[in-house]
Amino acid sequence: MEGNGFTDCANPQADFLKEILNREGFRLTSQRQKILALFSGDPLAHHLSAEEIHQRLADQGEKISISTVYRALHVMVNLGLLQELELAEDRKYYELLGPIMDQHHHLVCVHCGEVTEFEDPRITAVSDRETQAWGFTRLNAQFTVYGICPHCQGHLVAP
Amino acid sequence: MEGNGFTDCANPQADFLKEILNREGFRLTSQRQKILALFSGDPLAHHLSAEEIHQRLADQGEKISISTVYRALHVMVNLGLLQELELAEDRKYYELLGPIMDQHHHLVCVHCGEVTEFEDPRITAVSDRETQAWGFTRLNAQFTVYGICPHCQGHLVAP
DNA sequence: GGGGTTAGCGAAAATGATTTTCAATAGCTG
DNA sequence: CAGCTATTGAAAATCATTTTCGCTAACCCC
Ligand SMILES: [Mn+2]
Ligand SMILES: [Mn+2]
Ligand SMILES: [Zn+2]
Ligand SMILES: [Zn+2]
Repeated sequence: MEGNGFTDCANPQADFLKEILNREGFRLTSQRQKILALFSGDPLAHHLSAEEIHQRLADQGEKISISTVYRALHVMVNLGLLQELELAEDRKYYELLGPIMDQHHHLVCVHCGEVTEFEDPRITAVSDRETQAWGFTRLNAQFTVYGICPHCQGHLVAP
Repeated sequence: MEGNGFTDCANPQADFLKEILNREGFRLTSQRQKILALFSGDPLAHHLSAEEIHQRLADQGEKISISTVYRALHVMVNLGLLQELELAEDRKYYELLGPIMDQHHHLVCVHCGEVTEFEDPRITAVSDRETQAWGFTRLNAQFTVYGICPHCQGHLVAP
């Protein structure tokens, strides 16, 4: 009577995703749309783990299996839509990649986990130079600097 | 009758390690010495995973518990003796860090796992600049470029 | 628009690297 | 050497991620 909200209607975001998926033999599913929408919907909430994505979707009433979340993330990383990040120790984080978000890197506080982003053309220059020098096909590069943030520096000294 | 081969005798490597460990309240143990010796012993075999370390030690007759290997790795990373690397998807790799091995970075083939090392002063310059700009205490930085090596590029086309 | 083909989904079980538990042992300090 | 406690080994526990499998829904073609 009202559909799933994703059936054919003219949705630019969906058309874009369908185009990219179908080109590689993948299918456009409502689950994949919802996950991608989560990233593009809230620019402040990038750096999401699979579990966080699952939880946020659940909070907004979208029940998607956690295994589907993992599968969708892998597909999108392979398609170059998302980037996988190794910020914390245990889980992996994902963020929007490509034309939307410029290439950038991360400064992580190993104490509280705070993440700061930065850009520097030198990083791109170096990764280009090295991939060419060794004859590699460049996929992506990740530059992560670990340290202790100003706030945590105070909370660490003396007993 | 012959000791464990590590008791007090004048071993420069051991003295160095003991110094660093004791300074932080840690103890010099034969297990820690053996693990560190594995890295400094064979410069060709850096980039070792916990399991590989455990196996190599077993091969040379040193039975060390896998949990001890993990614990020793963490201690040494915190002391700045080793660096933890995220090269492959699943496990973590470790390599000697500090005065012995210059700061360097990695180019990884996502297809066969081949790892190439390279250096570039610009990377260090950027990480210094960013940590200072944000008031962080710099611990370490990791720059990893992912791509497909020349060899694998041939094996990927057509059915 | 419907039918056949097959990618993708959910739920639950499996996997596997890493961590924790706990009693026994071994560094270190005085 | 004695006492204190960090460290170890072995086994169990964690827990993020993956796999299995029967079922559903995209996509392609007429
Ligand atoms: Mn980011
Ligand atoms: Mn290296
Ligand atoms: Zn912090
Ligand atoms: Zn390769």
